Amino acid sequence: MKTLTITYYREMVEREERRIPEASVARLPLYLRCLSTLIETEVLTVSSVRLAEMAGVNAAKVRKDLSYLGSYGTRGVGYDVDYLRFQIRRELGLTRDWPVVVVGLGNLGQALANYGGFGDRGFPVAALIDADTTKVGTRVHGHVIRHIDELDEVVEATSASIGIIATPAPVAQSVADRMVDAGIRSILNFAPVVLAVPDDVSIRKVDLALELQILSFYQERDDLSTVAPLGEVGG
Amino acid sequence: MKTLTITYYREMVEREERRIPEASVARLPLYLRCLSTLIETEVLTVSSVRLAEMAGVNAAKVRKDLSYLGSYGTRGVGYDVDYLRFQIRRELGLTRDWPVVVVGLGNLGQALANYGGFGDRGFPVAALIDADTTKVGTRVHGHVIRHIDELDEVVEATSASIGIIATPAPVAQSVADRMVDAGIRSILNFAPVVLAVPDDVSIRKVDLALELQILSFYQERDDLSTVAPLGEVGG
DNA sequence: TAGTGTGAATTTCTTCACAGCG
DNA sequence: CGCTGTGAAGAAATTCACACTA
Repeated sequence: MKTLTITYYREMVEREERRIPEASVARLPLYLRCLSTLIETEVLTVSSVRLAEMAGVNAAKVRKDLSYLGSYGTRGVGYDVDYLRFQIRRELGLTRDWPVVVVGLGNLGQALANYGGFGDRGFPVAALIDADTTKVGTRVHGHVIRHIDELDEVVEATSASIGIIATPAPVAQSVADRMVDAGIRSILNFAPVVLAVPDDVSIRKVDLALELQILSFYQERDDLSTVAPLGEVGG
Repeated sequence: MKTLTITYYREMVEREERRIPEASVARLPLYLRCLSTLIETEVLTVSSVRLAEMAGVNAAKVRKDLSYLGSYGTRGVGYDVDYLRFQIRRELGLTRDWPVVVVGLGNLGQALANYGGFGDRGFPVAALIDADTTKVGTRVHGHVIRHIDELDEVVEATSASIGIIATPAPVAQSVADRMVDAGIRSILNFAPVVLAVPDDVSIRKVDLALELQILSFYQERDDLSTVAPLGEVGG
């Protein structure tokens, strides 16, 4: 009884009224990109059907997703591109910058550091970090590589809240642990390992081999049905 | 009437009986990696609970996922690590190699080409391709960079069926079109654009900015609830 | 007895379909 | 009239819970 009451109360308090489903959150950045494209082409207004085409999804999904943000469309017209873009940016927390710390400057880490696309989009590289003392002190894309033991100070000094792990797999967990200790609350993990972190830390992973293996599954399946074709069923 | 009959027939023929849900397919590579880890540590048998811990998912989910492959576990014991690994590899089509063509050798493309992890896991780099004539002819990780106009011959000669797009966004769609024309059926896209391809071509995308923006959403949300804390509800 | 395999319940996500508004 | 916003239906994914068995 008591538990039920408490649970219900918490649900109300923790703005459960405005909780955006995870699947929708994951699509907001996609819409955002489409809106930016529209702005470049000086389109002022967009319908859910058009936006859906651009994003490669269903129009009903677009409307449902956007409805979680509020009623920002105009019936009979569509959405004001500029205004909608602002609202999505606000919802995603993109009205401020989120400095990023990159740990691990092998091939991938260096590529990430050199890739300008982050800074533009509100994720400036705050620091580069490696454990290899021969790399520490050298520069990549204008940033001096710092040693992993300096992680705490670096995070503190730069107010970084997002960490990118681009290390070899065997050290990724220990890097994650250090990041969490240093106060990082969001991690983007490129190492092919499952990281264990506290509940209040968000993790997203990018795993290239995993993606290729998924492609392999569907490719193989299609190959098999092509080699032994079904022919016309209704023939 | 006729339509219903045909539909039902096709469902039976196209091994609809054994269709593995997309969400499960996407987790198989994860289990595979865990099994490989277990093999390295010479563990012979694993329970769904243990595997779930390693993969960071629910144990019931592991059992359900694996049950789609068949009944490869032993009640009261668990799964034979080696055998299960083989079955997953077979299901994913990993008993053969899938040569990969990388198009676009900027920072990211070069990092991918230099990353050894692909070849090991059954995805050898078959060819590197770029449009920049100053790059064509140079070598990256032992491979000579070929020109995009040679894509058809290269795909034919190497039997590549998977293409990786690591080009700037503006040319990604035209590269995808060329890949499809050349016979590529699976594409891993790193460019931040939504690609349009025929239904029989599989696409997976990796979008760094998008991942960071998703992290930003949850970070912001948590920041807000920390700044204005709720306090103990049951207090 | 420990742990799989799986129907059934539950939750989450997607899509439909249409009332209602500009 | 055209298009949004949204209940309701439907589909997919997850989780529960337990019969069953090596």
